[in-house]
Amino acid sequence: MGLEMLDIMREKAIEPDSYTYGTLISGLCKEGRLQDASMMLAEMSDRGLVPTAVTYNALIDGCCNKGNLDDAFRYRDEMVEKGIEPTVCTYNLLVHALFMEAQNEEAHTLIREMEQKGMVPDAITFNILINGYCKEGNADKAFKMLEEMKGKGIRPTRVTYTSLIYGLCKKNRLAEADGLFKEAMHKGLLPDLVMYNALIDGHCGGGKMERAFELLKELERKKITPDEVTFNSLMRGLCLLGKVEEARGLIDEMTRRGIRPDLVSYNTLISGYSRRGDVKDALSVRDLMLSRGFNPTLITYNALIQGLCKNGEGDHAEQLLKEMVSKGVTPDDSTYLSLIEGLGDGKNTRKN
DNA sequence: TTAGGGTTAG
Repeated sequence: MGLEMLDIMREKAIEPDSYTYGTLISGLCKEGRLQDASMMLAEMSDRGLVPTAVTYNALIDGCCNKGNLDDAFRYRDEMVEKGIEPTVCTYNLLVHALFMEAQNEEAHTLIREMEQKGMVPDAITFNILINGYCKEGNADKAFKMLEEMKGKGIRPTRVTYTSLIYGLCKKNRLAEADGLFKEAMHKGLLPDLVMYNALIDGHCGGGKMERAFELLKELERKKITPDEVTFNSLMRGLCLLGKVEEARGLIDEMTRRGIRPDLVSYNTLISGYSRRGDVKDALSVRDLMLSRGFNPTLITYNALIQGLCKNGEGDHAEQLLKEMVSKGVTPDDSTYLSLIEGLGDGKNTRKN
């Protein structure tokens, strides 16, 4: 769309300015068309137009979203070379991307670089850091950052609370998570679906299904519509308790409500059955997912192979290994670990 | 009418 606009401008001999280019580049980045965005950046440079930090940030964001951190950092270097100072947003994008790729050390290094430059972190910087700490299982450090954030006069947002709730849940500190949820509401932050999902998932992971379903009712009372993430968590919780049939029933419940079960839904069920040793049922869900247009993934195959190996059906597991490879799904360590255990001597004599 | 943060499957 944007590119046609540029052609029209050219025909009418209207010279696009830096802002126009920036808008177009940003749009292309959002669509994931980084090659086109890069060409447009070159074109604007040829015309003697200087991109702004915002334009570079859009490009960096686009690269990060594709998991291409090398290019993201290249753009950062390029802007520095051109004398365009990276902004807090630039750092936020890069730090966030590093955490997403589990490159936590590098993320923390970048934060230090930011501090050394005298840049002032904002609420989003803190949220990224807090979430990073929560993801690495360091809830206490996350709460230290919360204090630091408050000390700098930056108000925690709903996102801050969601990350902290998630971090506490990850550590099975469910009562504290509930307390924090109340605290957020008390501070006038209205909970949204993501916040509820984080809390529900926590309770599901801890086997507290009664509380999880209570939260489902609560969010519906507030006219919030649950989504596939909500139901996938509930299904996982039930599966962990061995209640896989009940979990499977939620697939119908979702459909009834107009929520489309996704890949995660099916993989959750397959794992549930496999964990219980019911590989036949697991395979039936595999067929179901296929019939609904979802291709089995590495997670699907790993669950099935693990289930088969546990049942001593190593031959069938090997068959699935061949199948996954032929379908272009690359096995990983856990695939082979299952197979080694399953094919060993068939008696599982290994002790931990 | 240019840019950034939170939730689900082994």
